[in-house]
Amino acid sequence: MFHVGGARSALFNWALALQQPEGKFVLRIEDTDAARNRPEWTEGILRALSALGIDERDPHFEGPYFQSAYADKHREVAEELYRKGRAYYCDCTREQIQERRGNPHLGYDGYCRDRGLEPGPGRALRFRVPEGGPTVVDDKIRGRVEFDHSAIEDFVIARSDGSPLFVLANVVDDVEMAITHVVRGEEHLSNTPKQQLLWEALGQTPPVWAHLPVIVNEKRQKLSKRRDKVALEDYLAEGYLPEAMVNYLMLLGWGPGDDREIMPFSEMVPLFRLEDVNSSSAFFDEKKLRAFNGEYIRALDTTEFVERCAPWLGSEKAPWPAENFDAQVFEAVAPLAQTRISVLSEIVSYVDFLFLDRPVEDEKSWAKAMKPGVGEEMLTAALERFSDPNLEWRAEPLKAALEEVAAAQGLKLGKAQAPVRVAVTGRTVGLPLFESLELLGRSRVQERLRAALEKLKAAGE
RNA sequence: GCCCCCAUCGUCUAGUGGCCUAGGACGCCGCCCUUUCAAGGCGGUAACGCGGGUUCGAAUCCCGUUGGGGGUACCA
Repeated sequence: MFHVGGARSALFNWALALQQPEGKFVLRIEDTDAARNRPEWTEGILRALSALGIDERDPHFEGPYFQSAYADKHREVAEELYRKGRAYYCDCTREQIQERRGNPHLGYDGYCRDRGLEPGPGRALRFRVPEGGPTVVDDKIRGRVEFDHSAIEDFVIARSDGSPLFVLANVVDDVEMAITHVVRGEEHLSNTPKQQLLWEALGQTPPVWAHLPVIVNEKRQKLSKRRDKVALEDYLAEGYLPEAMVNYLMLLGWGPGDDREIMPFSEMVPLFRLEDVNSSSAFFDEKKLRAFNGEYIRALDTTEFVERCAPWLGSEKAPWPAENFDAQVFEAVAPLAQTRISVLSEIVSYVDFLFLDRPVEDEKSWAKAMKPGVGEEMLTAALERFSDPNLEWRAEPLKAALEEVAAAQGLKLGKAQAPVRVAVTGRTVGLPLFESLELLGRSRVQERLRAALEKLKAAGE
């Protein structure tokens, strides 16, 4: 599962990397907590990134790296910090700390800071936060953020089993990989002074920091997979075009500076600046995403549109038997469908009547269109008129024919077409009727009109 | 509890001391087009949370407050 929030962060990083010829987007899997990582998940990440246009074969891409592979270096650095007196061993247990502090919110109190404990079993390594301060984090998005040292406890950098924690491992890897910019979610902002102190303790210049606003749900809470639809894959599976999603995500917290919204990623890249990213959280609005997606669908050329619909037309997902599907028929209606759907998965309900033996029977549509008496009269008259062997089976003559029938009933075409549409397609909503009739063919239309009439008669008894 | 961040129409945003009693888009409402539904065209509705201050002048700077979010683990 690839979170849309991560997708947004990745895109911002990718835009930055593309701005320089030597710019690199570094993918590092931070897997020091083995229980939370699986190799298959990496493949999923790469696939999702690829869907966004972040291709691991691109020269601007580096990785994937696995943090666990650099464990020796992490330990080495931990030892170095200890030797230099920048870290010390601590044997406090969580329970002891809480007991001393009398409040679970209050963290470590510095108890072991000057006890001079030697390394040994059951002892974690803590970073010795320097006196003085404050530590100033210059964030590209938020500006200058100060953290008083009194609020930064001597934090653990290596567990009692010797394995280093993220807070240290991340810094060591960033130093080794010569990372210049750290662009990540704002949940890391509070960790940043700790990491900056580590950078400095290692004698290195910290990177450019940029903490992106969180993406929130309608309650303005951070998007969470437990309560929200967060998986990029789910959106793509539903028929959101990757390029629409990319466009939409890029504008969550950033804008090009003018009023344009629909624009390709390639045009955004030269305009993108971290300084222009908003610091406030942004709501992931699926309605607006749909509107973007609709724009992108309509902008496809017909051939491309047909190709993009293919996954929904195949035998696995489609409600009709495979042998019923006629690619030529679909191509004929594709342009008509293209302006009517906002998400590719919707294509099925617009064209299913063409490939099913029997149209679906949408109850609401039937109730709406088949008014007592009128529906039956219309269908009877239409069936009769459509049975005329001299009637040319093309949209234009069919329209004219139905107009005649309507006029004879004292109706406008708008009212008259509803019963016919529902009889033939199963729904009140759909593609232009006469083109549909043309493609279905005379005998199938007649058959469906008859079936609908029978259904109405049966219901009337 | 403590620490940190954030606050322009319902939503995403433009705005960075005067051109803004605030622009665009989505949504919503209406009209046109019209074979349904769409698409398209035109119009409408709708915001600077609140209170101080600085200034000739503040959405824009400062302070407070209210509300929202993140962090607070020998998680990442």
